[in-house]
Amino acid sequence: MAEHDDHRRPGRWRSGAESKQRVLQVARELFDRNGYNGTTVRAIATAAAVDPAMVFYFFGTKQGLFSAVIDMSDNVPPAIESIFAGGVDTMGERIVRTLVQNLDNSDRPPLVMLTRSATTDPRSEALLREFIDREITDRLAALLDTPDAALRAGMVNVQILGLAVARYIVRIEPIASASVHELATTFGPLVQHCLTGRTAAP
Amino acid sequence: MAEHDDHRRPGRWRSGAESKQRVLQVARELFDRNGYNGTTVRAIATAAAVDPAMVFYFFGTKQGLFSAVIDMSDNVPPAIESIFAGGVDTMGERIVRTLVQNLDNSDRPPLVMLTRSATTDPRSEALLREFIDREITDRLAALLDTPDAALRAGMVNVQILGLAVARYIVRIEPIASASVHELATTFGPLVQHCLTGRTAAP
DNA sequence: GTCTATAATTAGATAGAC
DNA sequence: GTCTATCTAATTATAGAC
Repeated sequence: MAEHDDHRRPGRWRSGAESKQRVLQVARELFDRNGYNGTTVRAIATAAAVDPAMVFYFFGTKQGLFSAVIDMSDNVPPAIESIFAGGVDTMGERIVRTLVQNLDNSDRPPLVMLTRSATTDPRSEALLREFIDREITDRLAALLDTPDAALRAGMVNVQILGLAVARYIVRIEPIASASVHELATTFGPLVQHCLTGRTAAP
Repeated sequence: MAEHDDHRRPGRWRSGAESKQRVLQVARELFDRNGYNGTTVRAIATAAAVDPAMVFYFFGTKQGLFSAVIDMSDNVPPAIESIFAGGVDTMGERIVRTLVQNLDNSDRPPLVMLTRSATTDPRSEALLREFIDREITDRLAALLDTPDAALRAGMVNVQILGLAVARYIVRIEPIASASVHELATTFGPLVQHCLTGRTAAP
């Protein structure tokens, strides 16, 4: 027949790359809803209309799939950079606004997923801890050159984690339903105080 | 022999009630460390030096055991009461100190346990949300009679959850290794500011 | 009350045909 | 790349002896 070679359309997936994307998308949703241990490869495969064996073919192991799902390589950096872009004096509100805006708008934020999974999966816990240490604690500590910089960074981390858990995981009111503006005006100064305010002397 | 009837000592368990208590205690610890899905009945039984079948004999199902473990009807109230015992002006530090002290003595970690399980078990999530609403938000809002009382209570909840997650779940430094005193002096004023400080007007 | 034995189910992972 | 079939291991849970 004449169409024996028309399947080589450039720019279009010729093979299972499409299935792979479907698996990734479904996995993200299920991991987010049920955590790492609460999600089975089989459930992912079924929901993605793919054979379970394909998942292992694509990602090797369940952990490999999770890593691929959680990989926020080109998602978070811009947000982080925009936080560090301005001066320290207005950073408090910028942190809160950027954080909440990003988590509100993407419907399965890696940070929330990681936090969810960190409670049941040790690997996720380590992953989250390393991410926070590298992207927030270390950079903040470098920026503030006070002796208590590490403690101040820790206080900021508590604000970030508390906000994420309260708004997106446990969904406590009125934090869960507050607008970005409300959160920015209430928590902004609080975070700013963690960064540059006066702290108790030892 | 003469001791054929001395096993009927009043005031002492004559039977498996002791094992049952041991199972409960161990289960509390493991559920706390690994969450609901991450904890197996076998692991609990082994750690409690009891046969796995006994666990089912005592509690029927795994969920039954979990419910028995997280039933903190007469567990938390003393701590909560001691927080509300003093005046509002020193409540910030009292919240932090009581919280951290109680969670550090990991004998009774209901908040951390619930927070862990809340991510994978819907029942736990609802339980945690209701507990926080009832024991903290509502009582705080009643105590402060300002128009923004609910928001202030929410801010306090963020501090509590952030502190719990950072110190006990993700174990971020320097929060995880800080002493009770350090946390009380750094977060106490912060929480106090949430309670009685000046907030941004809408 | 306690244990052995085991049923019933489910998980992650692999081999190999097509 | 995709699927069938299967292995291995671990899980919750039950039946029944002692």
